[in-house]
Amino acid sequence: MRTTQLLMPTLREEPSDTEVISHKLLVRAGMIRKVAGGIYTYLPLAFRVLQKITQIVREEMDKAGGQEVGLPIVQPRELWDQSGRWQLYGDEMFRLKDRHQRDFCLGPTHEEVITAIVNADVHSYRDLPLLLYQIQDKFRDEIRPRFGLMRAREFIMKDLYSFDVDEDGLDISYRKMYFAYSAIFERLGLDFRVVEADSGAIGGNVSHEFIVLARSGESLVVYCDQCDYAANVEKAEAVFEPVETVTECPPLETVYTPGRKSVAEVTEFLGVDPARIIKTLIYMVDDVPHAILIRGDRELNEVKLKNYLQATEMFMAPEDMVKEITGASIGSVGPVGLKIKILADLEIQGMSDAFCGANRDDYHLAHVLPGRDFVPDAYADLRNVEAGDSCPRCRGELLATRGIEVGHIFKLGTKYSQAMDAGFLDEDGVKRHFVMGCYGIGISRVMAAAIEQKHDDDGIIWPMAIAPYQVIIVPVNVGDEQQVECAERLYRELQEAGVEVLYDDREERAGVKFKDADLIGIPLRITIGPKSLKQNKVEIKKRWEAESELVDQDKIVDVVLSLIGKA
RNA sequence: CGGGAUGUAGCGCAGCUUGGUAGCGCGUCUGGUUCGGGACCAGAAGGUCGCAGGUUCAAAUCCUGUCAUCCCGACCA
Repeated sequence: MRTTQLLMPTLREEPSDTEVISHKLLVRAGMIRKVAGGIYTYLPLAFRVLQKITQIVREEMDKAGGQEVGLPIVQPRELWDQSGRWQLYGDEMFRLKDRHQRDFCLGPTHEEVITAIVNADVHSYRDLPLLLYQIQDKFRDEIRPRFGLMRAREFIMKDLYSFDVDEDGLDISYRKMYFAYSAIFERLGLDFRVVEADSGAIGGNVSHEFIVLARSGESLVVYCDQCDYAANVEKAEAVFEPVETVTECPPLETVYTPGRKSVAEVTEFLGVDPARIIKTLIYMVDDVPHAILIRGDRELNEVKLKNYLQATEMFMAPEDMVKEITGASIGSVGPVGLKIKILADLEIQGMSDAFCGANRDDYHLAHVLPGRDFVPDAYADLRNVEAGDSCPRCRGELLATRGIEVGHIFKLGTKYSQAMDAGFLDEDGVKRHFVMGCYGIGISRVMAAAIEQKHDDDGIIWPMAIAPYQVIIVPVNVGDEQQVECAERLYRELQEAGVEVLYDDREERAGVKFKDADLIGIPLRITIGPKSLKQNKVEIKKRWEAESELVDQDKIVDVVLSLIGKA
């Protein structure tokens, strides 16, 4: 491709309305343009990257026994009523009506359609297992679309659904996908980690996330330095290591703490360690107030709390509600004498001679002993794991890192097949429900994640496997016939050798072309200039290295082929 | 949905406090000189100042409403 013919509107200046680096660079590199909030046009360079990612995903899905299908984006309400999710999905589902006022939605996911299809046309255990996938646009009316393609409302996703006769079958399908996903991210050339995950609203019990490591990532994951345990902090189990029980704890005492509310203020005022504070949070859980206790230096994990209580709706009580329930302001609340449900993190049971709010403004209690001064209704693992904690598997040390969730695999079981009464006849002629799994990869998010992970001050550094073009040829001066002649010849030879090559034939100064080449992140750059040309050589520069090297003109094709792994 | 900010030429911005017929840089077009990391000179095109009301002799500027975008909080591939 010649750059004079390519729609590649690069920008010198940073767009003002972008925050994250991938968004900035996608816009600056002339790859995407915004059409509306969270909705983007993919320009040619971006489209090629997406095609490459798609192709790798497709190949690995096919290799694992998947069959590609096309599913509708616009879906009728009836389908979603069958699973009950027309009600449950909430505002994130983009709903619309047709001319007859019938309800439809833009598919945020495709469990319902696929289950209906399979139920209609698959009747026997002989037809199972079945792995069906699609790579298409999905639409979620995000509360707040942000970060460009990282959290768009319209996005490209691959999802595969597995249908098996039983749990053993599901295990096999799940494992296939686990390995296929690992192969995909390996091929994409990205640093990633597989972590145990919370399965959230989609349901099911076993779930893994594929995380592309990047400092800017929204997901926090922990992993063990000794074994292969790795988990999203939402899911990561906290290990409770009991300390020897303290038998001596002086009786309760009320202390005056004027105006001290936060843990930081109270500990500073009293001169004690935050780990000796019992932090009390009031939550409304399905309209029932709960007091949640957690050590002062820890963070509550709302996902764990929600799962433990099997809550559907849950939120932190606002100031006035807290006052009504406890008689005190936020920051002066404590479990002693509290008449509502009390749920305590595991660590609370190991505490003694602790401090907590007195349920009276400006006062705290000292010498608090759980079990003596109050008895929680239950102890549970409710806190966020932190770097330095013990590994729940092997007691090694947990390390933390940030990343971007690009893939998520779930065992669904019979959640949807039961709801929609979708099943097959087994060997004995008995009707049974499909045992399902679902496996997603955010294709457009992968593109953004790759940039988040691989860029420098000059622009994108595409991994070879997903670069829009593998090589860019830059003649320093298109006014020089020799250079043009050489560039044209190499352009032809590389194309004939099957290399994806971009030829910058614009009448621009060298600096402009170098800047653009770096910005759009082409892995290899061949520079044709007067100095090297005199020696019958050209320069080749790897985007990820600072120095370039001289190569004989008649060897350049072989050198390129070996660098892109084709030789 | 709550809190904050911003809408002026394709992009980045100034002008608004103190109303008076819209400006800068980059990009674009023409001609010329240049040519190895975002050149220089000369000329040119391009804007109903987000939209709708209002105040005023006069509104980008003041007032009201509205829409959009971005950031921070509750959701997720």
